[in-house]
Amino acid sequence: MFKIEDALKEISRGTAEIIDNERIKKLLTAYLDEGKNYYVKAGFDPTAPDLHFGHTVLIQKLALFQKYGAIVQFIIGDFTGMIGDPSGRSDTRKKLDKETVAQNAKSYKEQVFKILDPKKTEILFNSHWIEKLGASGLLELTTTFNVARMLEREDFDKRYKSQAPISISEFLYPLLQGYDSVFLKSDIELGGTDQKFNLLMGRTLQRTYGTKKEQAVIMMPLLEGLDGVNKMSKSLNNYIGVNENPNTMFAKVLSASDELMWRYYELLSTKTLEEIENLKQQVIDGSLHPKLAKEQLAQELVTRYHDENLAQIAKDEFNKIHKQKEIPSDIEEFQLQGPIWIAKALVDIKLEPSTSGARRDIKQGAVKINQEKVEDEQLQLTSGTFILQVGKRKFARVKVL
RNA sequence: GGUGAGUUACUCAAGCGGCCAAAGAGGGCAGACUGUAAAUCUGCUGGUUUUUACCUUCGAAGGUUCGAAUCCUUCACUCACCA
Repeated sequence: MFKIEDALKEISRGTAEIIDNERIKKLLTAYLDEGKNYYVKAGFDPTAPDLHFGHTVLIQKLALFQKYGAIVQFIIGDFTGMIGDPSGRSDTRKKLDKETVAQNAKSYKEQVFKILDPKKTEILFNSHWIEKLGASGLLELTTTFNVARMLEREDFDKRYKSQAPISISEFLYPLLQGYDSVFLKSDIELGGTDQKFNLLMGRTLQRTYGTKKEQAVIMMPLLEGLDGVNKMSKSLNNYIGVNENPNTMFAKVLSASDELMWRYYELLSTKTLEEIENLKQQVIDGSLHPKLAKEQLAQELVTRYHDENLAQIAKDEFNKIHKQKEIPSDIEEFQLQGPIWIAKALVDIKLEPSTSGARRDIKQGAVKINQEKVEDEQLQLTSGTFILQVGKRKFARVKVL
């Protein structure tokens, strides 16, 4: 078994804020003493999931709770998704049809069960209970709260003061999310720091509805993306997806700055804080090269989402390309009709967006054929097989006929 | 509905008749240096084998002019103030 103190410490790791630590302690004690399970809830968008490491910070925390007796209530917000979460940007969204939702749910499972234990996870759709509420139920829900308090919320407040529109349906979002907690009798809810208001709403509503529970709330920070500044997101293209192939994943982790590496260690690694501190100390006193520390992390993560073997291969491959400056073993192959101008060929195989761009890169010495820098901008490729390279990362094998 | 301001390249933002493919910053790409990065320095950043040239771009469509991102007209959208 485990010690409550240790469990609490592990739970609090990396969190931005915990509300009602006492409750968590009680739940853990009840599990330890009587084997009693409890419910930990987290909600997700119903749109097509493409999870990245930013999401996994939260999901890993859910997995941790499973280790300590929790049943995870994994909610797909197919109803609330229609409104659009006012946290951050807002645009009223269309309701996704049943088929799409089912498909997305399946995709969620594939990705999420790389971390979560399926036996201790319930996948739930909130339209199931919200649609049953009906008009009167909804009305009742709205009486539990008032506009003034809604407007206390920072983003509403900002928009109200600056006279930006707030749709009434947006007021419903936190209420409905809170109602999820009422219906499911959740004991703990996890979410990002941006979700604070919504998370606390669950607590409030549980009290109002007399569920005899007031969920504890745990907020996880938003993980920084590879640029080290903005939060990780797909649109900023600073993310590492859980579905990325091992080599890409490895390379992306390694491309994080040294500073960022420690943040990733804290939030993504399963190493204990002591172990991490140890590594850090070794890097500081010079006994461990920072690159090796980063490699360890990259290997751990690739192993988690693929396997150990592939992680080793990814590592070897990476070092092959970067350290020994060799050509990656698995590169795309193209066939072209020769003779062909080098710039044209680069465009044809999509290594360059335009011949102008290709010319520029050739002039700058960024283009190599069979590891040899191309000096002549007018170079024609005649028959044969060549390895073309632009910069450090882009490769292609070309067969000219 | 009225009045005023605006709409420029990936983003922000100068330009306000010719020297404008359009300043500057950010981002991106590349080179050097490294540990793969970060930091730093440098170059590039609409297209085209006529590359000190040509073609297309400054919200859209017309117009004035030898010449328009720049002036005029209409339209669309955004913002501010007033109703």
